[in-house]
Amino acid sequence: MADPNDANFYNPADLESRWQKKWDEDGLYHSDIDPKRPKYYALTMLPYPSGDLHIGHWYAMMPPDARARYKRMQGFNVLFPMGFDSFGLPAENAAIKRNIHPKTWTYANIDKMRGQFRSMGAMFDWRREAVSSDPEYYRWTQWFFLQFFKNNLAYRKMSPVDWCPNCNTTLAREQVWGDDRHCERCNTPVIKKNLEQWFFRTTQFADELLDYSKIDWAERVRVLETNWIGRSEGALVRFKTECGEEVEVFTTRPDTLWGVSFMVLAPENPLVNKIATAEQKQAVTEYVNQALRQSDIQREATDKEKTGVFTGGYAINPVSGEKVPVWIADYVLMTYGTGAVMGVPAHDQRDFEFARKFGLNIRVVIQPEGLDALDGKDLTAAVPAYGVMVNSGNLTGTPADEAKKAAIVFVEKLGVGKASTNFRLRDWLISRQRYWGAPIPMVYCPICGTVPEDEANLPILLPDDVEWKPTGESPLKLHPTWKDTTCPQCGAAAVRETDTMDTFMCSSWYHLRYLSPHYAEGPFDPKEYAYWMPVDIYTGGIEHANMHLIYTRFFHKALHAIGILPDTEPMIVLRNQGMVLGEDSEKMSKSRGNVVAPDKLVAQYGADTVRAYLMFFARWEQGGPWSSTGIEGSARWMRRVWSLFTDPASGGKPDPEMLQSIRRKLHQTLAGVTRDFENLEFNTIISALMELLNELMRAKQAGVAYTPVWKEVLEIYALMLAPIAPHMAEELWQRMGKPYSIHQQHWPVVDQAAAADDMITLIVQVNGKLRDRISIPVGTGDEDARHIALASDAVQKALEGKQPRQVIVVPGRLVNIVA
RNA sequence: GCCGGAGUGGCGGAACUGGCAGACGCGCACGACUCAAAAUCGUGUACCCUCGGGUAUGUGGGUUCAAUUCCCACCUUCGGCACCA
Repeated sequence: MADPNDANFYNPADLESRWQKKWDEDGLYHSDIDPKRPKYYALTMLPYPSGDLHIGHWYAMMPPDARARYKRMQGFNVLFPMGFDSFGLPAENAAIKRNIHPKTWTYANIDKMRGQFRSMGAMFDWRREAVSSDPEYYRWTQWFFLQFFKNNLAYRKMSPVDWCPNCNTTLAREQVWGDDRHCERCNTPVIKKNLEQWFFRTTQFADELLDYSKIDWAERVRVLETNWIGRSEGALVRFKTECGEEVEVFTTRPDTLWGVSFMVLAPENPLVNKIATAEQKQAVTEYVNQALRQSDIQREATDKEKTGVFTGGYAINPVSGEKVPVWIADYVLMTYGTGAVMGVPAHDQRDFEFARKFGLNIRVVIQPEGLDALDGKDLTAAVPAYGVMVNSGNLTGTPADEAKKAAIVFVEKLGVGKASTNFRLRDWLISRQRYWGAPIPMVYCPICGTVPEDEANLPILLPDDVEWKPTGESPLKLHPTWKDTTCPQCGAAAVRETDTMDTFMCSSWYHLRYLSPHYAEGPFDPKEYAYWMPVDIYTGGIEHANMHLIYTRFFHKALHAIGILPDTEPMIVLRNQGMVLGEDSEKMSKSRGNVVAPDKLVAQYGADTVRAYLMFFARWEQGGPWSSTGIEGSARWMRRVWSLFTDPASGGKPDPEMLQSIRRKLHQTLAGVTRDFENLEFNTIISALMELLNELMRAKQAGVAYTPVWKEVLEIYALMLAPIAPHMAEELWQRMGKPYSIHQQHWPVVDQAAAADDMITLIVQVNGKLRDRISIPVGTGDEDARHIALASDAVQKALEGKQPRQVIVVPGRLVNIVA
């Protein structure tokens, strides 16, 4: 039986490469505008061209490929493109290590990966490939930058920014991770530097980014992003100081305003110098210097004891007229709110610790319901709960549910404050001091100042001849001539911006470039946009929740505001796959030695088996550990499917009841597989097909194979297999004498009548415990079911002569007898 | 500390709307085929048991005729945020 020369032997290596070649030649997976068919844009996150596809890429791409194929069979005109996010640091690091040009390294990797992609049997339309480091691509990345600049959505400012000392570049706030504040790429803890950098006004769209009402995005992503954006509602309140300067604070608890017993400024706050008195100046300066020397990690450690210094100055509480001391302390951050807070020690734990440490007054102004009357002197911790206002002037007695609003109305009436909303989200820092990225198309002119490059001059090409050793300065700055240019406005000698753009800029709009990757009149062809956009389903890793996924939505919202895009959302549905772990249930890594290499698996089992196993082994959105014995099960299934179609069947008399039951199982399975494909529940698709196969294998030995039903069975089985194992399905389809290609066939339609059960198993319980199962016809009435159940011997025995007190009948399912 | 997810056999995992817990697969055991092995096929496989049954979905409560599913508290674990006013 296992003779490789036998035409009936399953030989994936042979048939997979054969069909891949044919599909390629025939352009089977080309997607072109077709107004007669509904479109479906299925998008999977594009990879960085590291040079090797790992099993994680397969997991991210193959189940979505199967679903895209299924959608196509359903009659949709499906666009399922692929490309490369090919700018970025690893190319430079490889160049430094091996002395290869980053461009050479990148494009060699892309070539290799295209070949690997082909071996997957995916339906990518390669004519639509987009490569972000191609000048015809980054020309438009630069063009988008200019649109942002011209519409005041890009700006340059000097500020303390996160710097990765290993990558030698600044990072966006989103790229700094964890409690040690490390670089997302290389895990090195970042440091702060004061630098002039380019930013995008992402914060301007914070509220819009929080609105998910028009899109169906995975809940966990929405939660992560909502936390990240960090909206809080409150009020801005201005306090006058004795020196004449005003200090504005943001508070979420305006109801506690009468409890202010001090104020605190961030050490970096420019007001510090003005408010500090001569006697305190030295102490203040010392504290500020010490705070600036500390790293963020030291400074922001929450378990650290509070420190601070009195400025000598006083502020006036605008609601009570009371004089309160102004302090500086490093627990107040310059980067959030106004860089100053009002100290309400009775109702804020941080303020409480500060007040206790420095002997400041603690006054209770909120009395939560159900607690004994509070007294500041006795408190051991702050009481943040809401409650009735006390000791609060004419607002005393205001109940909890009105207190906040009433306080805001009050400060508005006094003209010292207003309602306000604050976000944790920061503007997106996009400058990078590295070579392998799109140059920022700006020019610094001694006469005109900061000037955007002419759109006609795009792309501003990256020079090939650079020294890319990392110095902390952009390699473009060190190039002898590249930065020299003339001012686009006045023609004077000027210099270019030498930083390049964050690669997240490139990936914020690649889904638009796929529409028309060689279009020269704009970033995308509007005709293609009108037909294909928005993306119907977007899939990828969840690690991008607070980076790429926020940025790409920002792009759409900003470009919509400018009038370039008609939509405010790029992707309607978002789903995220889990991670394939090593066999030891740990994250795969070279150092652990638990890495699974897909190329080897394809050589050993064929792509179809790898695809099937990736769909089967875990819930796709959850992921799980790889199993090298587990994949044997999928390989076995493939071989059994093969033999179902190709091995001779035994004869015999077909039993009509069996034929009916086979058709029922077939159409029930089809209904389940269809539903599961819609819901991306890939693992149960495979198990349903395995279950059906098991039944078919038995039927085949019972004479069913020589009936018309068997033809229907094989046809539908092959069609259901087509999205999962495209090569084998095509081969079997051909051997059945069906017209090429199976991938152009329509998804089979469920025969509801055939799928309907005629008998059901009635579950009979006594006091909730299973006592009997009785087969009864579908449609048996509740009364009949009740009688049948009560007549059961097992029930009578379990009742032990007791009378049923209650009988619950769930139609078509179950009878529960309570005695 | 705050926010969110997850805890089901030896293992990966099923269970659509509160209604048969453990589908499907791996592993294991036994059997068939074989000189033998591999492959393949078949049978069995949660736990306990006095063979009547009994107990089981992280733990403890609750709601219900009925809970893996709903509610409350807790434990473990994973992820995110964290002196964000």
